[in-house]
Amino acid sequence: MKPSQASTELTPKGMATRERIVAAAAAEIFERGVARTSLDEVKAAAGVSSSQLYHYFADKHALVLAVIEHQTEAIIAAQQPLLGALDSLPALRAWRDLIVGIQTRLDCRGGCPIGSIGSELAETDPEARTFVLAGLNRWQGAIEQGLRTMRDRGELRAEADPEELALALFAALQGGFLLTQVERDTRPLEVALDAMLDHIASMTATPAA
Amino acid sequence: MKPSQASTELTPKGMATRERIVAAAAAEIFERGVARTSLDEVKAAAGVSSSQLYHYFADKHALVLAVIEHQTEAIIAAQQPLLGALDSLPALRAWRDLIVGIQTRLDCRGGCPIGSIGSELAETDPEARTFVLAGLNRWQGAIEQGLRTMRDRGELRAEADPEELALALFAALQGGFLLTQVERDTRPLEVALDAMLDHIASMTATPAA
DNA sequence: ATAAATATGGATTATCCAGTCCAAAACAGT
DNA sequence: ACTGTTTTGGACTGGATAATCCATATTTAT
Repeated sequence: MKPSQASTELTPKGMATRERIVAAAAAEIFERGVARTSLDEVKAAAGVSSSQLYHYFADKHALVLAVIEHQTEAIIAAQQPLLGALDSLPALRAWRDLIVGIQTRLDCRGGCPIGSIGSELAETDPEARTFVLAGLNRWQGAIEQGLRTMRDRGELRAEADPEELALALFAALQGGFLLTQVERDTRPLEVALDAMLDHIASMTATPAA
Repeated sequence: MKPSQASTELTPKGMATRERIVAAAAAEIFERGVARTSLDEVKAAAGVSSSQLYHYFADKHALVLAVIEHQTEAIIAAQQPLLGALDSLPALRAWRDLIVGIQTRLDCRGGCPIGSIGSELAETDPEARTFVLAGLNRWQGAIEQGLRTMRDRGELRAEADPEELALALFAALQGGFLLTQVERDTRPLEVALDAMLDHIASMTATPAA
């Protein structure tokens, strides 16, 4: 009766249908944005009817929230196992290459799957803003965790603040996504990440450069 | 007869009306995005009728292009005279403070006036993407110009690439805008810019740090 | 097997909104 | 003043689309 809940009161079949809807909506939103994604398109892509869509989601807004969560999980999963152990300069460089590779494969399209949604909805949908923030924080937190490990190990100087460095690196990532999307070239992403990684490298105990 | 042209064949009165429409649309788009901005709202805010709007713009798309140009000019103008002479570390730091101050005054709302539009339209409106790219490049070019002057003066080491540094700094700026908008806190913008400025400072001939 | 809950089909509605149309008014040049 | 151009008013249309509704099928539990 309460369709907004995610897991309970759903048979396996129902859960599968729900997932199909979310996945279809996520794909559509990724390449067209929230406002330009019509529920008719989502229904067609997922192969469901109106009543199914509204059985699992109260309205478009609720579906968008589910999409944000879905994309957050997808991002975290796509970057494992690297993202779980960003605790050395080589690991950070490898992670950089992974992200650049993904964007290359996407032809620089779409930008950040949740950042784009955040940008579109931040001023008009407070709840969506909160969900995007939670997703971004999980991502950023993984980076911070790695840097913290580096510092605890003595690879980063004691004065280096893992939280600040992670935030700065993450901002460079997001800006790189945007510029890469608008320019249709991965270079902004590469240059931004490299610059921030160099900055982090300069704070290592035994500077490589 | 050709309403897409900007300046010619318009009486002063006509130009004023056109500007009123663009300004109203720009304000609305800044805080709601393109798709969520209805032309009815624009008409009401500008105090014009349908025939006026369509007299000066072929369609919504054409109006959006004019808004992108308008916002580009506004950004450049708002950052003068600092933006025109970013040729020293103190100047760069002052510029950082100016931008952070602007976002503070805006309560962290809206993000980058053209970057947000780019994010929303990059995949669905190629022409808008091009216009946004042109605007971003003008902005980024001003930064690059300052860094180039620094290098020519010997304040930056010869190996430092002004174009790369400007691109990296600009990406940090855009990412900072986005995170600041989603978090409703200027800290991401501050941290991202400071980190990139520190990185630039580390490439000066006589390192201050 | 039967009843209750869950899942699905698809037509329908009510609203919003981009864009059109037919004028009329204001203005410019002569 | 006269004529053509520019500017303006505002009703109207066609289409898209989020959301509703009622009926039917399928599954689950006892």
